Amino acid sequence: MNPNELVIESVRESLKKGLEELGYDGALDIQPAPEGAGDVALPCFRIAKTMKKNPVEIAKVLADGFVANDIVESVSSQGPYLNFNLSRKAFSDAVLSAIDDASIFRGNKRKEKVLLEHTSANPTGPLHVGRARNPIIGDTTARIMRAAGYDVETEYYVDDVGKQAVMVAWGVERFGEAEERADYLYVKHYQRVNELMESDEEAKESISDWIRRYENGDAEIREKVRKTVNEMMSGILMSLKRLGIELDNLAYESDIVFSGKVDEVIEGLKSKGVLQKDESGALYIDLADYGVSGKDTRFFITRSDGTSLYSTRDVAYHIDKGNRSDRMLDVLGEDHRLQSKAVSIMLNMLGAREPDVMFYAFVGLPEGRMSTRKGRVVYLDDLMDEAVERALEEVRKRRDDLSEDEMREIAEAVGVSAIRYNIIRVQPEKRMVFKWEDALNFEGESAPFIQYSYARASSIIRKAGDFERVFSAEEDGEWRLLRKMAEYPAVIEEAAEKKKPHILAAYLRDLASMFNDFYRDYPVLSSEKRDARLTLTDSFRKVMRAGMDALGIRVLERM
RNA sequence: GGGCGCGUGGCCUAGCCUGGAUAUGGCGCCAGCCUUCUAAGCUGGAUGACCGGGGUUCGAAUCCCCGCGCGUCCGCCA
Repeated sequence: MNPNELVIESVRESLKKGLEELGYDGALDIQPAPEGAGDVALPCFRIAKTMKKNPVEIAKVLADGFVANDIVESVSSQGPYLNFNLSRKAFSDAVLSAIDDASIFRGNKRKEKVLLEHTSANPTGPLHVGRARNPIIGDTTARIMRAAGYDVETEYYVDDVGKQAVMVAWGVERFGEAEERADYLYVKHYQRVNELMESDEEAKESISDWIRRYENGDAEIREKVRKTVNEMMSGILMSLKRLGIELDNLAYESDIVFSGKVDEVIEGLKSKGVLQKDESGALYIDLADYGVSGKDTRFFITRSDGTSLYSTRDVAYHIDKGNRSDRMLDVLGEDHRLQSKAVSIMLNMLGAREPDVMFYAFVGLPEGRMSTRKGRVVYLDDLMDEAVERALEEVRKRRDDLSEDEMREIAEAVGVSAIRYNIIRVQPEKRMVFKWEDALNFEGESAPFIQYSYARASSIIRKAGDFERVFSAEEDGEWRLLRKMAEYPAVIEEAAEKKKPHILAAYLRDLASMFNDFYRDYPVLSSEKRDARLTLTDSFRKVMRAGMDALGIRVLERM
């Protein structure tokens, strides 16, 4: 039993008499009590509502029947609230043993396999900051769900079908191959090819020919496109790796198309009798029948020549993903909301499972939305370089005792983590405006703030040598820190269930802050309670490390 | 025109699902704290916010309705 469950059960136990008297056996929403009012609180509004009684009276009845136990020492009713004091000794023991045997970190064992798709940016150029939210949200969510006990597999859906990919491949043939980081060279090819399409009839004809051949399954063209796409992908994956993000699978859209699965989807939809045909023979469904409205609610699933469209292929892809997992989770930009809805409608028609979707708003620049075409863009690699360089300056200022290599390593970890934290701390639906000074801020609510508290704790432990593991959180500051640590499993659980990674970001910030207070108020090494405080400090490190891993923030022993 | 998302101090942000104890945290500003474990930290101060209007309720940032603003989508592109 994790510490939170222990508290809830102990409170329930202590109120047994009153609860029986009221005839209530529903959930008890225990929450932290406000400063000075006790340790945990039970607001009685919910019980009052179900029991149709006055919450103040409920609190009174429950308080009257209170019986203390190992964990819960005393209660006081304040109007509609019950405030409990916990036994610091007993609760400390419970928390520390849960940390020592790692049960606090295990999460609930789940059987479900989750297939989480994220990033899936078109391989036409390097990742830019406008898209960076996707991999960071996706990877962090995957980490959190794993920490909560899910079996998670991550996947990048590579859009290698259609004009764009062929245009890049054509550009490579015409303008040359890349030695390394193909994404940076080929994005220029892509831009040049776009221009040629406007100005050069011959080029346009040649490209159209490639596209036709590609769609007809011409082996030579397909191979060229696949090779180009893979070179682009290796650049993109390199950027992601630097952020600490590695995908388990790449799924190619072309594989779905050429496997015939898309045709099955089209046939399936036809047989449901939901498709309509426009003047030229293209098939569509009318989303108006499914509660969608707009200028034009026709949603096309094939062209007039019978070939498939992106969303149709996405349906086939989701059916495939559904066969490989128990749950699907997609991370998509808010521009995909309607698309995604249409895909779900179609999956539903075909009797297939629908994905859960996390949508995020774009990261824009003060002057507007990022656009590769307009050259209004900040590349993720440039942001990482800048962040790491800034971090290096900061390390140099503070540490003259470290080697150049050590300083660079710290700077890398700080810079990259700062970017992740800066993005993940905000709710995904909220629009973000990219500002260098915010993205590179290493103070206050930031990754270095969290990393720093951990490094301070590590520094103490390093100096301590051996110590005996004994503990009881007697002082207020020790107790506050311990109770914050005890919240860890509940935070992971909530962040995973609600798919809200920013909950964990806020928690780690609070936990770090709590440790900073402890660090200020309670000397560890020189204390007569040295062993007890070392035990607390080391336990904090364990919780922090687990949390940082789950958030994708690099752990530093010194900085 | 319609759908969807968002709107909280000068700026950023939590809380909204599940209504309830003085609305979270940060940035910025001012004044302090390194002869004790790392000052990327900490303390104090000033300013001062739930987009507007109705409604439901004993009670609304939270639920409902009507507006307003911003974003996004409504392609036989991906």
